[in-house]
Amino acid sequence: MTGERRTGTGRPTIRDVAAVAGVSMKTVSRVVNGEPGVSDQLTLRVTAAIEQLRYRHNLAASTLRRADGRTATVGVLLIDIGDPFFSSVNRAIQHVARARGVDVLVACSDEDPTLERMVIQAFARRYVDGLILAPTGEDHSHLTRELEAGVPLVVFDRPASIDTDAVLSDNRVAVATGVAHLIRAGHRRIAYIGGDHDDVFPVQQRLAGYVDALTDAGVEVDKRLVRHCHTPRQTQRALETLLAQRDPPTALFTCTNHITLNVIRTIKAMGVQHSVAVLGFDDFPAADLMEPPVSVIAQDPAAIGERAAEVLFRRIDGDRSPASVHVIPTVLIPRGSGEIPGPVRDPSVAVLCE
Amino acid sequence: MTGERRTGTGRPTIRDVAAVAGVSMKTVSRVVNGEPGVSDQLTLRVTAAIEQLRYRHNLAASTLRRADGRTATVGVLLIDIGDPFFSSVNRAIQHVARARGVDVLVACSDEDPTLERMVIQAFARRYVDGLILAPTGEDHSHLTRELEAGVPLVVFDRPASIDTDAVLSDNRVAVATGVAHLIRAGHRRIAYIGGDHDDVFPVQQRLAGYVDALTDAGVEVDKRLVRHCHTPRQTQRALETLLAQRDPPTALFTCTNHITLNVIRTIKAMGVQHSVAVLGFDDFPAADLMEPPVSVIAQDPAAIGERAAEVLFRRIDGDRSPASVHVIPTVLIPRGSGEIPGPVRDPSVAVLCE
DNA sequence: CTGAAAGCGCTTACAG
DNA sequence: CTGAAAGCGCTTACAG
Repeated sequence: MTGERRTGTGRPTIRDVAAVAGVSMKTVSRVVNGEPGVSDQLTLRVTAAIEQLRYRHNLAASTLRRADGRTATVGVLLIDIGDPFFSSVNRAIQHVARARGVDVLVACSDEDPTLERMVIQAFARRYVDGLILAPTGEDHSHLTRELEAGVPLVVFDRPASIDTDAVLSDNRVAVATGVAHLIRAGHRRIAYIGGDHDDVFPVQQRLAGYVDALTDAGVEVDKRLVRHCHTPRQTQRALETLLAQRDPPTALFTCTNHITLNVIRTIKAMGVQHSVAVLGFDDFPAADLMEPPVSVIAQDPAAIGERAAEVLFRRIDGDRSPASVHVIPTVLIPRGSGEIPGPVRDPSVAVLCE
Repeated sequence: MTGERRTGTGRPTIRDVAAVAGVSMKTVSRVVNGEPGVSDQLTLRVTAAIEQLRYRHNLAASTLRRADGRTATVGVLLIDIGDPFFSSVNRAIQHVARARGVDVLVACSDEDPTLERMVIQAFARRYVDGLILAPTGEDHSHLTRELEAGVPLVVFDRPASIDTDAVLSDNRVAVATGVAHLIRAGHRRIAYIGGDHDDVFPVQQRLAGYVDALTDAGVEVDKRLVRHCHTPRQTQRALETLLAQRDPPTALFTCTNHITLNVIRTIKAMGVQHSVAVLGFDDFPAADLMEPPVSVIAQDPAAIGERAAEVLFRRIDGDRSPASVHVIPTVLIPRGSGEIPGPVRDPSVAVLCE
């Protein structure tokens, strides 16, 4: 029964605090925002009133009136928040944002361009200070609107069809290096096992890197060795067909985390896990515990997320330099499965491949 | 050069749109909010002006003035966004929220109560419509303020020390069931391998479940078999000590995902992976690909996230029923490592254990 | 050091 | 079907 006035939603406002403390709204505002130049006495009275009323500063109202209009919010749009790659990127972004006192809106597009557009619009209505996203689909022109509206935008995992900052792994070179590693181990018949979304840029690049490595080594690209499997059963049938043919692959490059597991599951069931080499794209927690341990090409999602956030905040802080592409290094981790030797023992190839 | 007025941040407002369309602000508001009762002619003019000016509706300003004060935002606070358990929970929440057109602020506390408090305050300043969090620490009284302010709150993974909705797994029963499974397989010397944060509620419950199962079966609890290992090296030393002692454990219960992997790594290095039984808490993607495949007690993070979101939105929609605890079932997945037989072949125990 | 008035972009409550 | 005025909770720009 302190007699304070409660407006709108019933929550106490600066006006209520001012009334209880017996000061002006401006003074309360000064205290709340930590502005200097309020006497200790008034500060105490205001603080007490805030505590008494359980006053909560309304950031939205503050932002609305402020000159800079900053919301201290950024939007992050991932493809799939449950995927270890994206959740690691997300974690890194979170840490950079938290250190700046910026809150993060997170959403996933599930590889759906329509959903992406809806989320971007939702973020735009919230006037986020910036956006980090893994773009989906071909046409990203709707993102131009954000840029024109002055909202900094950083894409990762995939480049966008617009002129903006990008943080990427060089999938093509990474895979070419990996496949060259298999060739050096004596393999010539190397299968490429892809899966869903083989039309997205990074995955296309992986196929290109596979072709690059074979071409560089003078190995013919056999299209029958390039397969796309969308289910465990398809993977099983594909591998059974491949390994039963008269000139079977002796090594398998698996295009994603998910496919790597499916392939290993299948070749274990077939009992050939120690005779067929496997090199997977993207690392996973238990890769070293497989039999044999799984060699992979690993991206660095923590570095990708950190860089993306750094670039974004630099833009938010006023950086107006031209958009740039940041390539985050990948690393080939030899653990055993990728070092199973192939049939060829030709030192000249070793020279060809470096 | 359409002569529109640009206020504040330089972005077009409803006033600008109204001026260009030659209507009142209220009419623009009606069109933007899809309210009925605007003639087709005016709707067209307004739509054209919106398009021309690239007008973007300001949700914060709208919320500020609206009677209900809803922000269409919820806050989600996880322990670690990179952990597969939490990222699966998060994904499920995201999907439920997206279907309602609600945006999600995500943050992680990293098991730090101070950080938790900071994040909750940040969310509160944004006037989120509700909160879902995995609480950290002992004292959650600061959350009472949110409840008193009318902000619905759902905790998961761990109960909170306040009266609010909770979505939990029954860790104690789950582990007791799992350890009973080991006992039934003939084990009596069963080690409990814990790790970091063994003081948090769900982990304490796992130890309690372990003790329950042994006690129920009339097996003495040997404290030397209960170990906490914080690093791979500690895990290695602990297991070497345990397995070298005169009455070594024949089965290992591993308390978390992370520890399961460390333990498997160690026993593989020791070459005893086929003679020592292992049962892990929480499933992981490649568990079936280990040698032997790893038996686990699996939580259902998707169901946990979905339920938490459903409960939250029910509260947001006005549900005022007493707070309730939702227990999401766990499942024991026997894959091999947990079915390695122990030395005892006493059918009476099978009776004792069910 | 302190405060009264105006206004951020929007919706309410009302009148026509 | 349409609009003019007031006000959501806050900060700005100014005056004292």
